[in-house]
Amino acid sequence: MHHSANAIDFAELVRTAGLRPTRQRLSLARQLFMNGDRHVTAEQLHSESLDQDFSVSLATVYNTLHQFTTVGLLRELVVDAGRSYFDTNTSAHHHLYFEESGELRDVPGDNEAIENFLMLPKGTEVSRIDIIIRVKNSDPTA
Amino acid sequence: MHHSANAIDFAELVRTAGLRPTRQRLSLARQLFMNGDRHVTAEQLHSESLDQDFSVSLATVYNTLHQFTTVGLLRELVVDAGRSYFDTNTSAHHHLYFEESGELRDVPGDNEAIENFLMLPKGTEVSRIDIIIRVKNSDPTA
DNA sequence: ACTAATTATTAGAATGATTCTAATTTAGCT
DNA sequence: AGCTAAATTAGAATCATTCTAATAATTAGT
Repeated sequence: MHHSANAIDFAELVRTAGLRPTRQRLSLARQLFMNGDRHVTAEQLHSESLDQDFSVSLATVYNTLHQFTTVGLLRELVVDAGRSYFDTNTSAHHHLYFEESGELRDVPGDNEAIENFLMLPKGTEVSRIDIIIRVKNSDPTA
Repeated sequence: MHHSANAIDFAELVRTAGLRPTRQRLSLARQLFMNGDRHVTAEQLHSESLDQDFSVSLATVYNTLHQFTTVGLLRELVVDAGRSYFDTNTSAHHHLYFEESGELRDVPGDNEAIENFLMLPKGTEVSRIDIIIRVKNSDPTA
């Protein structure tokens, strides 16, 4: 079932990012980008790797997540003080954070226009806009 | 020059929040609310206190910031993974974060309407919306 | 005021995420 | 194969924050 044909060439992906396609980076890239959008923490990705009998050090997971972020393959999100999430969807979009479950999800639909309503001081060069909508409870499965 | 007449009654403020007006809380409240809007970290507030020869423990600074946040006197903001800022302006507004200097500033003007453009899933009960615009360099004194 | 009961403050230890360090291994080239 | 630069690693170090359990201050009742 997972011998899908939509082969992403991870070696190519990593090399294009200017990084050597090492065993660790390839494996992490596969985990991150194989199955659509994800929001992961370093710890999550690390333990997921170990579960799949692929041993990587936590330091390498951090290094790789930051490198991928720097080259634009990932986007870093700060939700709580204390931990970072990495989002495989790097396009302009916003986030819904379920405070109780800790789940992070994209806001569906086209919300890019929001940014046009912001009245910013002249001369500001925006590097990134983060919109996080914190949701009390609600049904995260809905 | 600091014998100003716009006396905020800090004891009253703290008591109204359901907290005992202790020496520490009064002093911290004064620092926070005496001179208009502020964005501070716990460490900042702590060292500022010590500079003014008012000794408080860091634990108390944290306790107080969280208590004030809980009762709605402050709003907590997460900008980097790693540290929290506390904003004395609790009304709906957004933030400009100067990545290089680490300065945090309110977005001027009326930007409340932005929230109306968000298309949220039905049934979501929003507890808070944080919009943080990260600015590359620009002149933070402008 | 005095006392008791509750609530705050404190120093320092503990935690948890992240980063650093210095040593070892691997990738890419000739 | 052999060389060099880059990557990985385990574990130590760091930093903000929270916890702990002991001491001190505040309040309410008398």
